[in-house]
Amino acid sequence: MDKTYDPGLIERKIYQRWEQLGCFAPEPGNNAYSIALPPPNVTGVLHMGHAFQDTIMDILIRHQRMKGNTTLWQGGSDHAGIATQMVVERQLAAEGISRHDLGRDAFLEKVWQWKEQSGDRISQQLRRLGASIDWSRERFTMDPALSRAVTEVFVSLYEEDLIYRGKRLVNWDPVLHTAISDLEVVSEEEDGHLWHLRYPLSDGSGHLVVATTRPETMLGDSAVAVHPEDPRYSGLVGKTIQLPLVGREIPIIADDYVDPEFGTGSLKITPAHDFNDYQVGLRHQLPQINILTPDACINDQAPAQYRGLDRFEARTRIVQDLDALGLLDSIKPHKLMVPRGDRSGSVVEPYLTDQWFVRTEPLAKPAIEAVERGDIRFVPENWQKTYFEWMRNIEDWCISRQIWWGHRIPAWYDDQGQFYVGRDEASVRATHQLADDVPLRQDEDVLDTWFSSALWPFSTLGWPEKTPELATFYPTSVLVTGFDIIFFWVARMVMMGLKFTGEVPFHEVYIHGLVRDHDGQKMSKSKGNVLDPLDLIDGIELDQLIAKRTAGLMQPQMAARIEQATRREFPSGIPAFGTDAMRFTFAAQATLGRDIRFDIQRIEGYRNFCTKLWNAARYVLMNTQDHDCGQNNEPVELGAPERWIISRLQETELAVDRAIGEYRFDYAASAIYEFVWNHYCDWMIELSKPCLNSDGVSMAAQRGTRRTLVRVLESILRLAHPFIPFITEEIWQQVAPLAGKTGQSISRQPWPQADLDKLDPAAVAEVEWLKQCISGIRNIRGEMNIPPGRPLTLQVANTTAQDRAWLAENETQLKQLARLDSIDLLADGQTTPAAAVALCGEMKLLVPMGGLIDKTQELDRLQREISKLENEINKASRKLENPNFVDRAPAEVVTQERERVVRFQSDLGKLNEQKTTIEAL
RNA sequence: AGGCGCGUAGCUCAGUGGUAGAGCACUACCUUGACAUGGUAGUGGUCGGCGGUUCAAUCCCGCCCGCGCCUACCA
Repeated sequence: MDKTYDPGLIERKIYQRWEQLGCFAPEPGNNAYSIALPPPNVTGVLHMGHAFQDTIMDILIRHQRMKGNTTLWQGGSDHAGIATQMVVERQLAAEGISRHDLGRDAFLEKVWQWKEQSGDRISQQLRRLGASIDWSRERFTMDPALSRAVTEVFVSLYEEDLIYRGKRLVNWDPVLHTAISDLEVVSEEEDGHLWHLRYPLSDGSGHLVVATTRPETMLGDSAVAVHPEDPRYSGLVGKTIQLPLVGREIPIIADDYVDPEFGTGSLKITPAHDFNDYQVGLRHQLPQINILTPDACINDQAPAQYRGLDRFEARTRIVQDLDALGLLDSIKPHKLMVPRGDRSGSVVEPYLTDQWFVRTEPLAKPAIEAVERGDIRFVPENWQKTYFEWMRNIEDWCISRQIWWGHRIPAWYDDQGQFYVGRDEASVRATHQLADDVPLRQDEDVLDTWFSSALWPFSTLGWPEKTPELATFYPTSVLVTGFDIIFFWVARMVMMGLKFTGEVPFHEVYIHGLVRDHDGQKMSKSKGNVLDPLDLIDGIELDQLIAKRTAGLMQPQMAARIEQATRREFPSGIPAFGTDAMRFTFAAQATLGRDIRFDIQRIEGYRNFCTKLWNAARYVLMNTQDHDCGQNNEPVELGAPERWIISRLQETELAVDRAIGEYRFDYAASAIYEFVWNHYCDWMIELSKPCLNSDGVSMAAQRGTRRTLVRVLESILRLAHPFIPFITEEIWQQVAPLAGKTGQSISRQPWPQADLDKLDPAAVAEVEWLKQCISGIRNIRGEMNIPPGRPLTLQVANTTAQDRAWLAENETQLKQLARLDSIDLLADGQTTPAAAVALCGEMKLLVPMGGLIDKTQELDRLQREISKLENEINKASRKLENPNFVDRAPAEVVTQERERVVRFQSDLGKLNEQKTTIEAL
């Protein structure tokens, strides 16, 4: 092995080999386990959220695969209707071409070309993460088979009256010229104004003042509403208003939707341009007057002077004109929620159009029940509240989009505007007995991308065909996703899965937190605080990082600030940490919280952990290659350290397995970290040195040590493989033969199973005793500033038979690890010299002061220990003096407390004795 | 407005009705043959505040303070 661990050198070649060997395809096994990858957007690039989420899925998948289950990680991507269309349109725009210049078919041709060239970028990036996706089964939502599933679902839902077409108010994106669903609208508070307008009564008896944040919509007003019980307006209901600028006569109506407390208590009603007014309009049979074009310009329904004006320009003009007429009462600053399209960023208009909708309520009911029944379990459980909250207040889902890229709606229109829904034109003609010469044209619109994504868990497995894959892998085992798309996706998959397969799409939903930057801020391009997972893996120079973060900003003036912040946070760029270090960091940070603050120091720590593992492996190989390690079952003798580390390994295996089962990847990561660093490296390797380097140790004992070093290391590699797949594979290739293992890849090796028979309390007690002795002596050395290299003489007093046996057994280890030149056993009653003392049970470990140790320093140290003990004794005694505690606390707690006092007092006595001796010097 | 969550060491975060933990940072010493991306030892916390329940509260309950997120509407 190379002297230094260099992840860049090993990772790519290992992944290629895994793929060549077909390590990720499901193999026959005990049980089926499957995960459907939440399909990344085909235009997407890998971000920290993906990296985190995919690490978790890969841990689960590799764990199950090693357990010998038939394991499938189904991958692929979605076609991202609007996003992809925008990408290609932007490319065309650079050539001065619009999609309309090309026409629909030629444009779609271009989109497919783009997809072939650039659409697999994210799949390539996923490989860098080590994601063990079965690429041979990669799917795309626009694949013919998946498109067929979409058609099938659409037609079935339509036939059951769960899809309908109608003129409804929808969220309209005037830049993209399409409807979008509620979930694609992002509302944020912005500064605006509240205009108070005077609306004259038709009978000339005065006016009503209405308040509005959008004065331009007055062109479409069809009533003014007041609260039915509002005494200020009781006489006015039934009268009419002469609508200014327009001249239309509109009624004053009473509706309890109006809040009398707000504004003036009278409200203009614009049914075609406001969701609430729309409802009011329906209740009162008001006309719906659409005054906007699809571009959100004023249309021909409005008076001539406003036609063609942009909505915001119209607003200014209308306010001016009203003011000129003396009808502007006041303007007040006002904060309001402004809805914007999540793709275009433009202000969304409520807009009256013909659209297709899914009737969600009948689908939501079984989806709610599935979670109530426990057929689907959320982890952490609390997220089911969010799910219920949304499902119980669900609105119909607008699924049509006025774009070209996507699944075209399978509906055909004749010249009379009558439409027919069917699987294709031929079947429509057949079903409805339409002759071949009746002209039919297909609906121009396509479906919301999420419509096809909602089918993902079963469409990728071949549905509607009854494939063996579907039978084996559906329902999938778990869905791993962020809480931000519970509504978008989780809820819709459950509805569709239940409806079309009769089964839930997954049994568990693991909801993870969102990766944020070091300050807890959401990572975003506009803030300039994004980290690219590949930059953490490969490293990046500061200048390049700044260039990346400041390129193509929507607000170029932010560049300077972003550069400054980047220079502050990464003064020398980002070093290459490698994939494994990043994955281990994600695992360690995968707690149940909602935010994951990504800290560069954390990944640095785990890179060091990988280095530690690397170096430990080098030590083991140096001491075992070309040595007898008992591969052929030659007789071995296992000492306490060997039996101790094997015992600890079983505990660790149990802990890691349980933690993964509970989705506590943080626990699993720390169990591995602790075992490798604090047990294996700090003690096992150190304790092996005296055995392997001393003369006079039996062959069987040395063989036992070597065999243990190798076998435990090999187990560590398998245990850690799901978390850090590359480094474990690289090392395993060398270590496996020494451990008598064969196989092409660690990824197909059996998962380490704890063997409870190998738990060894006696060995644990002995080694813990040994560690306590060594630590006690090291503590004296450290506190007394005795150079580490200086050998010490140790005297041991007050020993039990057990102590003496263990002293004899571990003399070499003790001497070497504590750097002792001799150990003198003092007989009972023999006077102890002035010495620094450490306690190990009843036994006293004494380092004679002779010239080495400063009297006051040692007295200080003793006093600190004594104070600590006295403090504990006080606390515990006070408890025990309280009759309520003794009577009412559980007996074992009381006993424990008594034992603590006894132990502390014994220690205290010894320390005080020592103090007296030293003071007397 | 409703819902959810958070506040524990300098930082990032675990945690439990009964002795407060980890990593990083910090201090001192150390280039000993796996590893200075390291070793050894050490410093550091009225667990946001106030009450309540309890023999016992960082943990359970209530209120308050501070912070965050989500959903839905106020023209």
